[in-house]
Amino acid sequence: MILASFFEHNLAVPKSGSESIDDYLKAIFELSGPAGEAATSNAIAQRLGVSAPSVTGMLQKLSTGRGAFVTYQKHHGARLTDEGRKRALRIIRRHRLVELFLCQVLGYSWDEVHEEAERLEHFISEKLEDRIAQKLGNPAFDPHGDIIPGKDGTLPKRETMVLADVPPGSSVIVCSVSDRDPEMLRYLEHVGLTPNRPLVVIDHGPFEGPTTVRLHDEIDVRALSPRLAAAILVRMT
Amino acid sequence: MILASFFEHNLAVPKSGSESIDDYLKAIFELSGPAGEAATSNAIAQRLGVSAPSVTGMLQKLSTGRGAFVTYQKHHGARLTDEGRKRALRIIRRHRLVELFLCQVLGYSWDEVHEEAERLEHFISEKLEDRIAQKLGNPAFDPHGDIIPGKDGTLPKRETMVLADVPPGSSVIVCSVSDRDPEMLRYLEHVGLTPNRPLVVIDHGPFEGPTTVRLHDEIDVRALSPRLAAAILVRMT
DNA sequence: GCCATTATTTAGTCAAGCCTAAATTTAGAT
DNA sequence: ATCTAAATTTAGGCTTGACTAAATAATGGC
Repeated sequence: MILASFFEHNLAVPKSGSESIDDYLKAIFELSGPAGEAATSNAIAQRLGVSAPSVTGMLQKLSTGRGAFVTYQKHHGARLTDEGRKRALRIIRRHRLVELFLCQVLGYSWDEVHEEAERLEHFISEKLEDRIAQKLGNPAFDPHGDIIPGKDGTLPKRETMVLADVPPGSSVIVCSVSDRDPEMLRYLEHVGLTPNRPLVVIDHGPFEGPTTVRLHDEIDVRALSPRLAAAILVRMT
Repeated sequence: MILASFFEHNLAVPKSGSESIDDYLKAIFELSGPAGEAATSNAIAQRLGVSAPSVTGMLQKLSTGRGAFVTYQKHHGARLTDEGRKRALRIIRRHRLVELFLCQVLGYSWDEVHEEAERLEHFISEKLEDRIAQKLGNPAFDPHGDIIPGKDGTLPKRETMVLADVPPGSSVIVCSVSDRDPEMLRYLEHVGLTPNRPLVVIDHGPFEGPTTVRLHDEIDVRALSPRLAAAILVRMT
């Protein structure tokens, strides 16, 4: 009797409540970059739209006890543990699978999917994750060209550069574009800057000037603001 | 400046947090029955798996202020307002659309979908709701035979009876079965008690005995426990 | 019509996650 | 080497939605 009600309670509790944790882990992952630097409190706060003290509190929570998701040293930011990285990649996998699913199965356009996926990623069961992946044929890339992590927490590396950093004269291919700004995505689609598109980088204007590129099969060049040129990842060819 | 941070707050807050409200409204709707009787605190508590005091607290919250979702009188249970009913039906619509979508598009079986839909129903945007409905061809019924409410909060009435209450000798057609117990659903599918199936009710055993039915095209009869016979809705033919 | 049982509400806590204001630490410039 | 500005953490609160224990209202039996 007592046991029964004990269980009923403690099983009912975790209704929701790990969404915040997911969001923090994702933010730390994305801020850490390929080299895995520590993510600072402020950077996390800004990315998540919460106050810095909230971040400190959460980092303390996430870093305590065995099975911690992050390592954290006061005033020196946070890094993901293996556990944390795995969990972050799992959420990112779900996010990207959902994005692709919405595009391919429900006719969403690539600028509409991020917001929806950002909400849904937290509530996709393992079974649903598997069915979606299966329906899509275990895809490797999402609609914005980002690699979909494996179920095991694998994320294949790609040799990419930010377009803004590519030396003038280089021929490159667009790998991926940031998925966070719908308006930017609509513009990029409009001008043809989509994944797998070949480009030649003409030059970078001085004083935070535009990056000028020529699309492979076009005559005109495009001048891209620094913000745009920073949102596009390419690989050299 | 002040306004900006004010909004940032109050827009950021409702991250999640209406799931509970949704659940209460759904519970009240389902407990109210077709006649719209008041749902008692205890009944709500039992259905939602929370304590009775939690229910009282929530009912007080839901019934205060203009735009309240329920009317509530101490010791006399709660009824949905028009607002509340509309919102409940909207959630139920999403629940049932998701159930059908999972079956038809992702190959779920009818016993797997309830749990998944119960979670997802809270996070389906209006756009997603529309796309799913469109993809499915604006379906009228979910996999368990329940009517999918309209987007406008409409729920067509059907003349149905609980199988347990049907007079012996009647010919009936299965309208719907309860979606909440996967094991029961697997059994019902196994014995062929699925929506649109014609039956003849043989009799009801005494002392909470079984309800005996004959499936239209079968020779054998089936004896159904009271719990089963209460979980099946039929219409007379 | 009264009483015991049951249903329901009040009172007081708690945990999560967020906030602001006030320390404190770090780091860059002199 | 110091000092100021920026980054970060501590301290203290708020809200939501849950809980338990205790009080009160409703109800069915006599």
